Amino acid sequence: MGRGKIEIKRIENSTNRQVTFSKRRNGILKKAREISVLCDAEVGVVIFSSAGKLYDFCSPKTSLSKILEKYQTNSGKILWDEKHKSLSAEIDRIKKENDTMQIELRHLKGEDLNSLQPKELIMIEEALDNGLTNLNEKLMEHWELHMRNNKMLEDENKLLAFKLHQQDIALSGSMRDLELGYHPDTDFAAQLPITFRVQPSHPNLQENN
Amino acid sequence: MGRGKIEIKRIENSTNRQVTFSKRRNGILKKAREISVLCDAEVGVVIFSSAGKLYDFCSPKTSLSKILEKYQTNSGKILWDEKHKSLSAEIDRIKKENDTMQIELRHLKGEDLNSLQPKELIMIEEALDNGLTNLNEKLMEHWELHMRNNKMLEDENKLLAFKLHQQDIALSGSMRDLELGYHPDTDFAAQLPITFRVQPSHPNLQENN
DNA sequence: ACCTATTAATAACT
DNA sequence: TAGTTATTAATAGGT
Repeated sequence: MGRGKIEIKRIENSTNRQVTFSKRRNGILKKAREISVLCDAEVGVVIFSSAGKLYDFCSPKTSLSKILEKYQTNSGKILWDEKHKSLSAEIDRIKKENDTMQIELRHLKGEDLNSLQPKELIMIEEALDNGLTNLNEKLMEHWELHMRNNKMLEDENKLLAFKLHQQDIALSGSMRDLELGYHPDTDFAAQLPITFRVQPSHPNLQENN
Repeated sequence: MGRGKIEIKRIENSTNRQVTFSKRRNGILKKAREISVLCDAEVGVVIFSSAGKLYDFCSPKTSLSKILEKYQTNSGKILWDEKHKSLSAEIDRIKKENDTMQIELRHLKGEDLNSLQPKELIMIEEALDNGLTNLNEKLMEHWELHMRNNKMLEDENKLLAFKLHQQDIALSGSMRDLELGYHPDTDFAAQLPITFRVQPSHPNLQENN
């Protein structure tokens, strides 16, 4: 059906092949839909283009899953065996990996050491020493950062306290001008609740996130 | 395409429906075969008649099983039965466990510490210290065992040497009695190859197995 | 993507 | 269920 008859064999021209694929794929999916409606049939179609792109159809009111289950019981063929095997194999593989890590972890935590020879024990000790070294380095970084932070806060603190003091003096001066009596021992800061005396300028400053 | 146009809706006449099913089913299977050959596509078709009879097609050089596996990886949809789901779930679970251990191991080895807070770092340090303590204890046990072993060997050594000396003396005495000439500087042990001078009484004694 | 001459599929009938 | 055929549907090759 077309301008000419074609032989049913692989279309060598890649462009033609792709075009034909596209047209015929639509044709099949349409036919599948039609037969499922006209004849009340359950239909499942899966098509992969040579490029690996997926197209599929499944009759309404069911699912590929159900159709395939029915397929298995009906045909006796088992579709999942291979998948089962590969899944099981993967589980085994991962479990083995797991066990190895489990043992290594235990050893690093100083557990289950009885089966080990001194040579192995020493290797673990080296790993632990190495870990401790790295860890302490990191802790030191944190500590230094913390110290720097503290220093900054302290400096700011001093600055604020100083400014406050100056304001206090200025205020006292104004008051002396305005009021009749002058009270040289008035200390504004000393009258504040202690929690208000220092307020960091960056309350959300953190070391790390 | 036929003596008249038909609407795409369920064919009520059962005979007609069955006839149409039969014809169109053949049509689809033929089309499926054709596209798979012409366009190098992987095609899987499963059709159930309303009576429940099964018809299927699968492109050559593959299998429904393979196509469906590919379908799953490609679409992300899961077609499998309960067993598969449970296997997949187990894989996920183990993988997660794996990841957790992986991270813990890295941390104990002093790697990937950047994301950790000082509190966490300190906890790891405690674990490492603890591990080192246990490890050193075990190493100490080995060492002490080794020392005891050594001591035993030395003692046995001395004993053997002593016995040898006595034998030597006795032998010299007998020889003096038996022979005409007496050679006071004859030392039997000194004439033996060095490897024979000391033989541990428990050559297979080991610290541990 | 659209067009259309031509082939292919098939609905109704036998 | 199978064969025939008028008619519609699909599509190959071209634009």
